Amino acid sequence: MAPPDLEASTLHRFRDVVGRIVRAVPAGRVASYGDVATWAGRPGAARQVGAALRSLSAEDPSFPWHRIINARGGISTYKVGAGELQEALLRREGVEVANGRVDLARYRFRPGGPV
DNA sequence: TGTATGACAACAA
DNA sequence: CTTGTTGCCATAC
Repeated sequence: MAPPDLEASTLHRFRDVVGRIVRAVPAGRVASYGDVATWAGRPGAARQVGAALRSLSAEDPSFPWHRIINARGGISTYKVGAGELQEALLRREGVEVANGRVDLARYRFRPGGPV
C-alpha cells in the first residue's frame, strides 16, 4: 500500500486528507504535526494540522487526535486538562510518556514503514 | 481583498 | 535546558 500522502492538490481537501492520515497512524504509535502536514503534501502547514485535528475531533469523538504530538515529542496543549488526557490516552495504548515527552525514535510512525 | 489567528517548527541567545 | 523571534500557511472575519 502506498503511503497516505499526496492528493491534497485542492486546498479544500486539506482537512479530509489530514483525517485520513491520522486515522492511518496505528495505536501505540505517534506522528508529529509536521509529519502529517508533509504526508498531506503540504510541508510547513503543521499549524493547520492542529486546526484540522480540533475540527475533526469535534466532529468525531472517536477520532485518534491524541497520536499527534509536536516535533520534540512533547504534548502541545491547547486547553487546560487536554494535555493530561492526551498523555493518558497514549499510555493506554502502550506509548511511554516520560517527563511529558515521547521518544520519537521509538514510537514515531513511518508510512510504508519497515517493508 | 486584507488582516489576524494559531493543537507547529527551526533557530538564536 | 529555557525564552524569544521569525517563518509558515490554511481559516475566520
